[in-house]
Amino acid sequence: MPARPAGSTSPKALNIANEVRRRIIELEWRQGERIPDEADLAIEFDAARATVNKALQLLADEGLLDRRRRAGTRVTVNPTRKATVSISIVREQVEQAGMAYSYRVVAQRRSPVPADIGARLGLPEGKLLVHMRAVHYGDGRPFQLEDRWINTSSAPGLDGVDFWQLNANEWLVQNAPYLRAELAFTAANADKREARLLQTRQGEALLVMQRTTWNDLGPITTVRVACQPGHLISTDGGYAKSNWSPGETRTPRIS
Amino acid sequence: MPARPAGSTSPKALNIANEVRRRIIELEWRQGERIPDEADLAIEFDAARATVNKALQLLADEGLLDRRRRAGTRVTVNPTRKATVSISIVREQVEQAGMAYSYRVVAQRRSPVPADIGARLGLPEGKLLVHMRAVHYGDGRPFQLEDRWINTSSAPGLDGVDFWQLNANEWLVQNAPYLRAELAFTAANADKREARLLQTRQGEALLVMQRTTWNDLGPITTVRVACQPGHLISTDGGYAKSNWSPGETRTPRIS
DNA sequence: ACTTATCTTTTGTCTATGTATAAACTTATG
DNA sequence: CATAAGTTTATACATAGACAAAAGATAAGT
Repeated sequence: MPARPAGSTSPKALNIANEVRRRIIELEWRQGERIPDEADLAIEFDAARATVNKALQLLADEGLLDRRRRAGTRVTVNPTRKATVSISIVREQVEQAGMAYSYRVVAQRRSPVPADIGARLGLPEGKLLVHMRAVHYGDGRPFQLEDRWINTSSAPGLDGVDFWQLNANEWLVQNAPYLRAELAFTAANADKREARLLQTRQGEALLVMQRTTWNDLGPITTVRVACQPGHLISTDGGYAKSNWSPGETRTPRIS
Repeated sequence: MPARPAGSTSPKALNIANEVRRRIIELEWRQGERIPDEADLAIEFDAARATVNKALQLLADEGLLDRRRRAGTRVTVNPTRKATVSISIVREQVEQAGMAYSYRVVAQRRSPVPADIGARLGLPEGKLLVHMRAVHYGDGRPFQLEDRWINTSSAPGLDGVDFWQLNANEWLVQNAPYLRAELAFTAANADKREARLLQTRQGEALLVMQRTTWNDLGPITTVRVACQPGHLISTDGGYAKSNWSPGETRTPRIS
């Protein structure tokens, strides 16, 4: 690449960030080393300090820089890099893969919450929650299995909703935005019921996603999603704020 | 300083972001609705437009707002929320869980790259790469299994390195920062060898992580990490830029 | 009616500057 | 000598003002 440093168009802060990143990648600035302060960089790049600040913040968010007041900015020693997974509603995932989406509720009833789920939600065991199980299909083939507990007291206006008809996930997304979420991945062997619903063999390894959301009223819902065997969840490429690769709109790949 | 404006001290932009978020959560501003423009909000919150801009950008990054020039800012219809996973080096994970870390290389040799791995790296099949397999232990019990291919042409200074002794992951992290990374999760049944190395039963469901990194010279390494059964990878709580929960330093939980 | 040029609104980005704050450094003091 | 208090300094955060760019709205021309 011929002279990339200064020249090019595109936001100045990003250019600066890219150049600094390059210097780190190419070990011009090594791990733990202190880099010039904002004022100096501002002079070097012929920019305002605020612009340099923005660029460095970006890199700090990426985990590449450590910045502390007075101490200066230094290259992170063991960069704990962050990857982001985009969680969209299932229907979108399926349709993005060019398949026809459908959805079937397997069971739904009010039921006292078991201990483990209660603990996850921070609710006393035995509280009455809505418990439902459903299957999401793509082109008629099972795609995901959903086992969900819903706390009606945190989702006002939910009592009138019939989840036999409506997609719980979508209803919640549209009507009960959350304030905090926890998400965990794990793997589990398909039990007999899961195998049947996913039309696979018992014991097959399934990627499992556990998601719990809260709003200011308390826990809203916790859901355990088991994906069809072989399912892949991939993270968004490169960096958090990608300097836009051309036509690349990223979504979890479905395989 | 006398009266700190409104409720809490702490960065003004964050306060604004929180307030806007609250209004969305409590459905004061509903999905698809257009919210006041930056100038108006600046007046309402008695802040500069740049500050409001920062706050709204934050929420847009969270996926809660859609912003377009001239069209204004509106609440995202089906928020695709982003969760971030922090990828730290294995040793840190193990030690953070209070276990003693150890590491054993099972195999290492130069070997022609098979088709699938080559495709992942964007390299022609048959190119000679370093292939190694290793096990990471916590308190002597197998923790993770690593199957790695390293492209020496993208990691200068690597030829002299002896991975029988050194931890490949750490060497790479410290000496070959990457420019782009891809990460994917999936689940797989333990095969015979994996079961033996992880001291578990064949067929057990394992959480598998595939990671590939590039720098400006090309692909650096691709690695397939199989976690011990039951392993949980959890995302960082709440929002990307957390408005500092008190004493909560988050790290992937190990179970 | 349809296309095209122009206006206008709203966000994106940058500059220049100032205040606030945390941490490292210095110095005074018990 | 350790510790408490003050000083310095680099970053964090905020502000006001400016211009650019995108895109909706509108007017004009064919």
